[in-house]
Amino acid sequence: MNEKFLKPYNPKETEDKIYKIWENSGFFNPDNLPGERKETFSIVLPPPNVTGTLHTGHASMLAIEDTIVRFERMSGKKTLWLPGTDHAAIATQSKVEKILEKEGIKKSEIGREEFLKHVEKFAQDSHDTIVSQCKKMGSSLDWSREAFTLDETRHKAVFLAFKKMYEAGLIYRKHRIVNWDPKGQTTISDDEVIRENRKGKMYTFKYSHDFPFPIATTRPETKLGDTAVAVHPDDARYKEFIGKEYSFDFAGEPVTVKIIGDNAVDPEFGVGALGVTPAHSQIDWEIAQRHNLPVKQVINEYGKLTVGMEGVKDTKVEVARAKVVEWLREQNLLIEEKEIDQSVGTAERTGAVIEPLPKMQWWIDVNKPIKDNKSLKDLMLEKVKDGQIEILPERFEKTYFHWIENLRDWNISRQIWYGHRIPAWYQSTEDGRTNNDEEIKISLTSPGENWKQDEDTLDTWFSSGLWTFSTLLDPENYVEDLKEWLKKSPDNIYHPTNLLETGYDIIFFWVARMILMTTFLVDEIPFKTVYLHGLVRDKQGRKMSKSLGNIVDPLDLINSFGADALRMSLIVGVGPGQDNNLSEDKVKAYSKFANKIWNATRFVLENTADFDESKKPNLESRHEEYINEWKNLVKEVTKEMEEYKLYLVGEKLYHFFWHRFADVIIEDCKKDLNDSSKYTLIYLLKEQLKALHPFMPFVTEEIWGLIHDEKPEKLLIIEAWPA
RNA sequence: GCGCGGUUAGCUCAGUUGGUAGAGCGACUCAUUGACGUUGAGUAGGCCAGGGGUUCGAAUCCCUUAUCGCGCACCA
Repeated sequence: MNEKFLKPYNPKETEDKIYKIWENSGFFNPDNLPGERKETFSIVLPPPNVTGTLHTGHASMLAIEDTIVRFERMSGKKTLWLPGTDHAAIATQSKVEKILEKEGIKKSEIGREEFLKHVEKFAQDSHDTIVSQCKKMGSSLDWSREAFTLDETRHKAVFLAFKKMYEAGLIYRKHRIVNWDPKGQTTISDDEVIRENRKGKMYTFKYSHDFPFPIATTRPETKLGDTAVAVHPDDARYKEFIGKEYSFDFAGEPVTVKIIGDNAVDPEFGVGALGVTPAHSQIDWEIAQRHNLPVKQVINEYGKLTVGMEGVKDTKVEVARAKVVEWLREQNLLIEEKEIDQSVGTAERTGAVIEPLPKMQWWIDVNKPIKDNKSLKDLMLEKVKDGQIEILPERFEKTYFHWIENLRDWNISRQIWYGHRIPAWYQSTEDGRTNNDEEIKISLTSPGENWKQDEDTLDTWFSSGLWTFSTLLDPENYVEDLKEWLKKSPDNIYHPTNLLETGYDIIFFWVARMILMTTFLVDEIPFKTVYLHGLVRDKQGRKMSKSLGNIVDPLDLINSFGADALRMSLIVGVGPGQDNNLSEDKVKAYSKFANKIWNATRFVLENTADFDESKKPNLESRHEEYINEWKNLVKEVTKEMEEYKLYLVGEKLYHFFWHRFADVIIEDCKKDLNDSSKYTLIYLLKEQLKALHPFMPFVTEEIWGLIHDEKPEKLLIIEAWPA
């Protein structure tokens, strides 16, 4: 017996060494797997953002995916788990901006090219950290296929995707209301707007003493940009005024409004009359479109008023609001001031209050009928409704449907530098974005002299949406059509992927977008099953956050307890969609389990050293029963693994090893160490090592090596799953 | 406002076609340094949130109330 067993199991001295053995074996790459493997199994790693380091959520993702991947590999499938990272556009750029600011460097001063160099350096460092952390977790990722959402192959894929969607009329450029982030100085999509419930004030007032009735608003400062007042067409109170026009001075700005009737106005709400501000409100913009109203912008990109009396003009909206209210009061126009609960849109990344502004932007049309009169929305719905894609837990399918039904066109252009630059070219010499009538060419490279590329970059989720297939594209076989390119790439055997495992918080951002993009672009579903894991919370069930100071670094836990223990604590008892309250005690408990396996092995090896297990003795009936009990458990857990119920399997294997094998079977065999006992012990130990391997790969591989004198051809990672 | 979940032992949660309430941790009692950075055996502890219904039978299915959480939302 190896003298290592004289000491307790030491994950620190074991894990890095074992990972290197696996890497050198080449078995992470499905091309190197032994035996004939007809069936494939594939997962693409949800690419972590290159914004820093991995958190417990990532650890959870890696633990779940690696466990599934190892199971499938042991089950004889040609198994690919493909790694990569996400450039994360806005998130990365804003992080680097902050860092540079601390060093006294402003991005406007150093310019686009120089700034991007800083971002790329940062992204590279983050990438390296992420890769090393993935390895620490034991992830059996095929590093030879690693991809990046912003590398050359993915850049070509993004271009082809953009081109195809543009040609199909699904991507269009239009001037309309966007979610403007005044702090980030960019537009963001509807999904990136976080609604916050806040206390606000509703003001009821008259524009002027000559105006016939009052209106109500929470944003009096925007009323300088009003061009109409909308009432319900059947509202008896206001019917007689419809069609009339009024002009007056409002806080130093001449305003002309027309009274219009529109069904969107709820006569029950407020006073039943709505001041229409087309340039600064989504709903007002739509009303304005219906009634051909002029659009008058009075707030700029910095969230400041551009018109009005002194104290209003050139001040931020909050200040201007107070000033306008003060003016109303002085003029005796203010009728009521009421505190209300309102939901305020804020930017996901910067926290700034969103300012709706009209802007020329790129959009994806989700309602336009394409094939068979179906829209992108229909495609997204259909694939899940007809069961081609299954979402776990099932209840998220309802959430998914609900989201799609409310989905509006997706704003994909961003006014930031880091990302895929929009492959649209204009002939204008000045900023091409301001002129809607010019010719547009979609091209990867400049179409010729005097052509200028659009300054904007794409929403990061545009490139992530291609991830399941863009990662499989062969750079050597580039074809100017995504579907053909994929077909010509040898790795297309891995598409559609079997499983997408990710957090439920990005079901809309990512899962839905992947279904949309992949279905349209390559005519395949991106994955068959979606497994959504929950949030990792602290012991008390609180969200981990910087301000609470309760963030746990997975690396610290690995250092203290080993990666196997951390993996188990992230898997056992945590079903899909369920949040996990992670405590150090839980991790500690599983580190004890690793040691329990270690010690049980020592006992078995000590007492079976002289035994030749290849000769199966006649078994005593109770030994036979133990083995049958195990085989029944294997049947049960194999089925559960196939159904991705690993949270149950982990617990059952743990329970069997400790409370059946160690507590009962070993104790029983100990009493009479005959050949039947010895066979039973060594057989059950080995079979359990195989079954536990996907969950606790390090300790099981280490023991396996010690049992087999570390012969390289006897790696547990490629042993067959017990039958 | 619309939608989705949860409510089971002190704590965290299982409970998959409805059939006599489960695990882990914690608590308590005893044993144990003999594979064990100890471990083992055992004990206590639950009107399965409340109410109503379907059923021979409900933690499980339906309705309803309460409560907590989450998602979505252009209510001025």
